[in-house]
Amino acid sequence: MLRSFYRPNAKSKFISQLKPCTGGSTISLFSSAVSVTTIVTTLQKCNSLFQAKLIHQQLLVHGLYRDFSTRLVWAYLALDAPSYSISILERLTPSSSAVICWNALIRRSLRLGFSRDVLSLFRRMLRLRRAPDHYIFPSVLKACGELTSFRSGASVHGVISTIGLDSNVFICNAMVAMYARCGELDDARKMFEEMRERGVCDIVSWNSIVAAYMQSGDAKNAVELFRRMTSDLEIRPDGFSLVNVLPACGSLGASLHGMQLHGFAVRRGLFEDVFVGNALMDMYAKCGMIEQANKVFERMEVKDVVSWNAMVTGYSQVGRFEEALGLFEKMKEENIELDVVTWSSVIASFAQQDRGYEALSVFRQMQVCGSKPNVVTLVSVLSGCASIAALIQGKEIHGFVIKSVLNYDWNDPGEDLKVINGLIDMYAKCESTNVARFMFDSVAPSNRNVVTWTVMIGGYAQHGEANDALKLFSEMFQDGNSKKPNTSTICCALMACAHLAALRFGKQIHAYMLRNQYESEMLFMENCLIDMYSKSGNIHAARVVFDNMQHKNSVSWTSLLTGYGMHGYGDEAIKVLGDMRAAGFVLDGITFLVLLYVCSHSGMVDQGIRFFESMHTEYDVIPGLEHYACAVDLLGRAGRFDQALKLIHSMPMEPTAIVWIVLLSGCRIHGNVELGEYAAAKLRELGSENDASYTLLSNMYANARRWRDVARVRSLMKYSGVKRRPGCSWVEGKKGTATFYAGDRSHPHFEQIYELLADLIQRIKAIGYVPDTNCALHDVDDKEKGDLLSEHSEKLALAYGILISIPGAPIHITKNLRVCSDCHNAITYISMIIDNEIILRDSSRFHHFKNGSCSCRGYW
DNA sequence: GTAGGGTTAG
Repeated sequence: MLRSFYRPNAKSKFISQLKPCTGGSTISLFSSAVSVTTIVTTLQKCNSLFQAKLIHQQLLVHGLYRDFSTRLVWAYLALDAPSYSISILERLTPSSSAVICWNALIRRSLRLGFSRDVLSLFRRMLRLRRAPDHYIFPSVLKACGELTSFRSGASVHGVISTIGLDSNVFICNAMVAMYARCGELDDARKMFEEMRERGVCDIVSWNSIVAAYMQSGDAKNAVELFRRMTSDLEIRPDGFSLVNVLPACGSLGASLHGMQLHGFAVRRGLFEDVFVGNALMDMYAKCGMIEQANKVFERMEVKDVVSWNAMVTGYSQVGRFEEALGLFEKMKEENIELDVVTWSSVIASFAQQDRGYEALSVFRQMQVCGSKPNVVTLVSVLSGCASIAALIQGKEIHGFVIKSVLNYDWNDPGEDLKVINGLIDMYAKCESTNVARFMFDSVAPSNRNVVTWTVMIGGYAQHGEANDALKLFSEMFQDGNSKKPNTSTICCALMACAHLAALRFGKQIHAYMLRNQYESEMLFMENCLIDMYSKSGNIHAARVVFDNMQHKNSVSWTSLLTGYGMHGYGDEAIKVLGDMRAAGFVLDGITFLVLLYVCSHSGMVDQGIRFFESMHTEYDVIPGLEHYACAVDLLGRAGRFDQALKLIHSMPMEPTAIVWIVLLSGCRIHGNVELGEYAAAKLRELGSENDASYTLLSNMYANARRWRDVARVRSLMKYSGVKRRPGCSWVEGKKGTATFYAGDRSHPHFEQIYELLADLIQRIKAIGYVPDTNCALHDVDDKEKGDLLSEHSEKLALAYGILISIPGAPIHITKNLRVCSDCHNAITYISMIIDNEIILRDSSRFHHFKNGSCSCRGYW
């Protein structure tokens, strides 16, 4: 180390050091005679730039500059004044000692991370025709690797060949590493194989090529090469080799091989190496053998902060968050110096559990401790904010990002893109899709990566802006963008399709998936497909996807169950439940929630209540608030209000708004005004009135023709500023979906639509349809009510659906709220006079209309 | 002057 070698003595006084000297080789300085040794020590000990310059000057004055110039270069370097060193070096005639100085300068820049300076110094050397020696190339190549500049690397390679140093093993090893860092794995491999042929291949070469494969994510080849290495008798794998190959075992889940390596490490005495211990822990953790990881951790005599971090993340990765956080606390107790990885891991761990506030609090602790957040920290804390939709805190982090960490360049975001993606995700998840979109648009298309697209599409999909999600998804494939969606992008797009019941679009995505080989991550996507098909009205396709799955998890089963429930196929669902249990899946809280939902939508009230009762007694699953709400819903829909009330009163927890809303909803269906008013009063007490509860109440009054109460609720709504969500229905056309509101005349073909609708109404009236004027929630005369009814959005959507439909093909209509009973009735009649099956999805379930009957059998 | 390869976080 230069610094320690030339450590300046702070107290030394320059003048007093220059003692006159007699005898030996003497020179005259400051009118005194001093020895060469004295000048050298003085230069070595000088501790300020001022002193160095003073000596510099004196040497010039006394004509001694030439003899001491390289000494001066070192002195300036030691004083951290490389520019002085360079200016001396540039004027110096080439010599071996001058080359050593250039090398020292270059190494200094590399050590400080100034890779560009390394290259410019090297080029300067070449320009000045100073021949570099073999010592310097590894440093220069390393700089090229750090800059991932393949071009510079290749040109340095050229220089090496010209000088004839391409058989130097150090240099060749550095070249392998450089090519690997630049992502040129083939070149690295070629280099390595050439070295083997020439027999200049040592353990470092092997380690480098294994590391190269690991860095490019090719664990299989890394392990394969390691095997070849061990079969070479002249090569003895060392600690580095293990540290290179262990992560490969981890990512391949090759625990057996990992355990063999553990044995190897112990036998060769490599276990003492803290790096090896850490890599072993990581391997075990990645293979899901967390207890083994812990054993290694406890047996390690020397632990560093990485060991602790690896254990914290190990626990976090297997979902044992409390243990992870416990270790974090222990680290603090034992005064272990926490690094940015520790903080980031803990923040990420909280974010994963949707514990955003705790993530934020750790982030603040981190700042108090003076640790500087990096990209990963920021991404983690932003995902914490996103997980709890904490917009204000998310904005704070945004402010922090702008203020103190990154000064991102929208035209060349580089690493910062991850933070920008995190910000887009946070804003989108906090329901600020406009801000998110603004940021998304600010990143030039060529600079966006697949995550940028995914978070934006996912943001739209999550907040019901499904049309925008699909529009953006389509844009991904347009010229100039052409980014290949990943698994999550596809899942987000499928979610949007499910929301819109956009069956055709969903099928296209399904076809795309099959064409583009996503085999490795099929499970998630297939689960999304089940959901998409069943929510788009094609439960049979959902079943086909399910039956063809190679691996299923509990989500697959519950998705299918939910699908059957939505379509009112209770019997099918019960069969599936039997298969699920036969396949060895244990019924948990979520399964029971789905079962209650299924029963409620299939009119299987007694069966549902039996499930509810048995979940605690037979399956040891304690019913939570949601289970109670579902059970109340089940009883309410069936009009069994006494039982519903009894259940509410028996709840071990305070009933929340959702319980009263489902009760109110049941009351609306069955016209139980008295109990409905009671539920509404409870909602008022909780301060949880919203558009849904007001609408239910006013509809209930309207059904009972209590117009004064309807007016009262409406004015109350107006007074409290709650806006009624307008009902709308949509049909998937060739280009996106066509959406209709009640009385909507905005569609370009509205005249045709109204004409067809009028004709349909007339024809069904002739076969017995009578408008149910109770459904017109306005106090007007019956004629007018009939007109209002005929303009309901679902009727308009149906008329349009008939206009664009292929004869015989099912017509899919979706409504954002519940379908009204008059529309239900009218559509039943219409299904008698057209050939197409009509599949209507409302906010509650599916209705399949065919030949004058509906699948829901009145349970809706 | 004495070079080259390594572990943890999203």
